[in-house]
Amino acid sequence: MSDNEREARRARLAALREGGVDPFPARVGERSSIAEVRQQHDSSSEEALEDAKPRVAIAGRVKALRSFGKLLFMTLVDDGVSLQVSARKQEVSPEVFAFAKQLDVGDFARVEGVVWRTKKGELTVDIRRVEILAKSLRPLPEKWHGLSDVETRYRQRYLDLIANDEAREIAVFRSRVLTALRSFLDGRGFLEVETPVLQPLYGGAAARPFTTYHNTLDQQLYLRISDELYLKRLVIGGLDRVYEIGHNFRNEGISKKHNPEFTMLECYEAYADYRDMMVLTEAMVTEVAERVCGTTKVDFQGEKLDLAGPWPRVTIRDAIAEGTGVDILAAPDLPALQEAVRAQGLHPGEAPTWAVLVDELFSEHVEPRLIQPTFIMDHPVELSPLAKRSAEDPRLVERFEPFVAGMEIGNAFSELNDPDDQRERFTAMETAREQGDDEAHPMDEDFLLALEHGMPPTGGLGIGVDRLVMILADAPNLREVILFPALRRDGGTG
RNA sequence: GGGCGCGUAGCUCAGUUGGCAGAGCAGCGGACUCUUAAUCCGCCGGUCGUAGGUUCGAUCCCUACCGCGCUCACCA
Repeated sequence: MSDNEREARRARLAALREGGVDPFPARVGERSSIAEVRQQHDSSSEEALEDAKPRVAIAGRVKALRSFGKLLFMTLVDDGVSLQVSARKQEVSPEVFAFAKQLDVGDFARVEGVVWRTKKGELTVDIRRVEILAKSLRPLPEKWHGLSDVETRYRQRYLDLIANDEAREIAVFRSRVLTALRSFLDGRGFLEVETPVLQPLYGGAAARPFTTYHNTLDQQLYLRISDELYLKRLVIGGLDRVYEIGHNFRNEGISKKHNPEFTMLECYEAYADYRDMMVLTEAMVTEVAERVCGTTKVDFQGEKLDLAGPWPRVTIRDAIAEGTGVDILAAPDLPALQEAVRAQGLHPGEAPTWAVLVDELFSEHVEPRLIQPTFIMDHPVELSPLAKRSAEDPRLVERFEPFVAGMEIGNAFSELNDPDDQRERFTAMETAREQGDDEAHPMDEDFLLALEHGMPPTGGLGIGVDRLVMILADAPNLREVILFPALRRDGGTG
């Protein structure tokens, strides 16, 4: 594809080299950040600058160029902060002026000059010396309309970051959320750990894994679908409070709430139970929101949310009863539950088991309504193979999921530490697997071995970090808070 | 995976009831010492997502494919 702009840039690159200028020098001379220069001079008056003629050196990317015959202005951006630069023919040698003039939008340059204010009052550095730091060979997205093609924004996120302030703000915001999460947990004595991404056996969630292969070990490996079983091994080993923030990989569909690799925060606290983890969840979300948003009252896609705890705690039984009129515990097997659903004028669908039907009732009739933060608790044991059985009702487990804005943002339980019960759960999962549930949890003898050595009563919590960021950033889509969201391999021109 | 929609210049978008494809920005040349979407004059720039088909003629109609979006399914 012929592109006369690229040719022009190539020509200027060649001209630089012919003139003995390295267009990609390894080192940058002394400089201040543009933010520093702004901080120092933003409030200086025209007259004060005229008297002091402060000399500064800055470096950045040329974002815009406005050229006149014997005068040119450019906007330089350095770490998201911009500053105008001028070159005036009367102030510099013809060579320096010509050098400034041949810079392209997108180039990186270092400029030494004198700080002044234009007639319009704009803080400006008037060039005395200028050097190129890196040549840009392709045009940047258009300056006024910017870059809006979502596919390009995701595939070439660097262009999005350059062209769209909001993309940059979200990236920074996300980093601040992660910092706040770590700070919260560190402050409570949690130890950040790292566990394997490549696992000989996956587990800790109901999901299909990605499969890979290690040549030297001659062994199939899985990309983890959760950190859970390894973090529990650490608790067994006496690391009483641990957390990990890392990617999980689930071989599933992509949607505005799902990315095949996503960031999960998991934390485990010995001697705690799921109610303690509820308190922890409320405190964590509250503190993070206050730190990154300055408030717990946030707008999310037109909904006003208040993230401050305490959050309502509703059993899944009560939630479904309220949403559908069906009492799941009064209909203890599949036929009874189907009948109860029909009695409410609803379609029971084709759920293969009682527990799956419960899950479907919840997903369809309750979940979308959970806008304000809510804990849904006490799930059926069949849906929760790693959670401790409820003392009051052996059909249920001590588990909760926090919901915000109709989205599940986490999952937590009193961890199952009875190795015999755990073995039975795995066996039940094996049966489900044999009956075609390819997301059922596999038997994990190695984990059982660990459990048999004794695990303290422990509370565990997982938080979907991407979704949390999405809510705090008021982003409409998970892809907006993931810098490089999963996309199909580019088929061509796009 | 199903349904619907989209894909035209580097970017943002028009457009053709089927008849040589347009604008703004960017780029190139020229004018210009206060612009910040600079302005003015001139110019360059396209396999109209890809491959077939229908047709005298396809960017437009048809089919398949590729990619993206929305949505349903799936998905803690």
